Amino acid sequence: MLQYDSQPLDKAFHALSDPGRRAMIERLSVGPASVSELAKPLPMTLSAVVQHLKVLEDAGLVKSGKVGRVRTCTLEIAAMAQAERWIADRKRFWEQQYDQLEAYLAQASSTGETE
Amino acid sequence: MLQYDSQPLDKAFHALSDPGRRAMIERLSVGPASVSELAKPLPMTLSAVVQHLKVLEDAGLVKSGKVGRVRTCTLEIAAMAQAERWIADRKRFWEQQYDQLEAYLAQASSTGETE
DNA sequence: ATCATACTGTAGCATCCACTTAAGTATTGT
DNA sequence: ACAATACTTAAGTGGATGCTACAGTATGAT
Repeated sequence: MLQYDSQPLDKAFHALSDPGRRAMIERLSVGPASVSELAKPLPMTLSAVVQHLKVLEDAGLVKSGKVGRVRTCTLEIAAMAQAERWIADRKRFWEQQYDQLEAYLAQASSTGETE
Repeated sequence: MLQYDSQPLDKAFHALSDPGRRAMIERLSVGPASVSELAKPLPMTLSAVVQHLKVLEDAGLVKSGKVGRVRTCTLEIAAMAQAERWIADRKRFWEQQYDQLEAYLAQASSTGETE
């Protein structure tokens, strides 16, 4: 690696690469939740969930705040959108390339070269 | 982890979390390239690049084939699109939630409760 | 035949990751 | 006051990752 991975996309994609963390995000995408609510369906200790939460927060994908003894977490769509955009941008390039091929083929056949 | 990460999204997002691998994909999104072409701009050995390429292929993001001594790599948009869709789906849920809040506020003010 | 090119494969190593256990702190309920 | 709840923090472990160095193999050029 380049040994300097503080770029947002590195962290975002890394955070999304874990099924447990994706499950947490799926839960949060339908509304805010406490840490224990996030933990309930997951086959791991609360401790592990808190660590995953840290990864998500560090990636900017989730924000949280504490009221009393309960920490409430919410999705941060902005970071999600940034990751989505990187992929969409690649797709755009790829499709452009595909269009160029089609344009070439169309032009080639209309100019009529069978030989 | 759940210790069973063969799911496609795990691999795709993991593959995308490395800047070197993203650089390779950025290069491939504008057209096919050989292994050494992919390696040229990257500050690492060819060996390392080949290993990154394996990760990308294992995630289904890239396909490659060899002609003579040259291996030519191409982007596989399908796996990219799948990753993009997972994010887009979460965003959709989040926006729906947001819309519900707006609808509630609109309804609340039109029914006229100042108390 | 010889040499360069374009990979390929393996071993080794330092670091990171996803957990767990265990011990703690701060709130809330009775 | 005492117990239960909701986290929080630290230490440790086994396995994965990202890299390099080095030793190949197969193909193309002269």
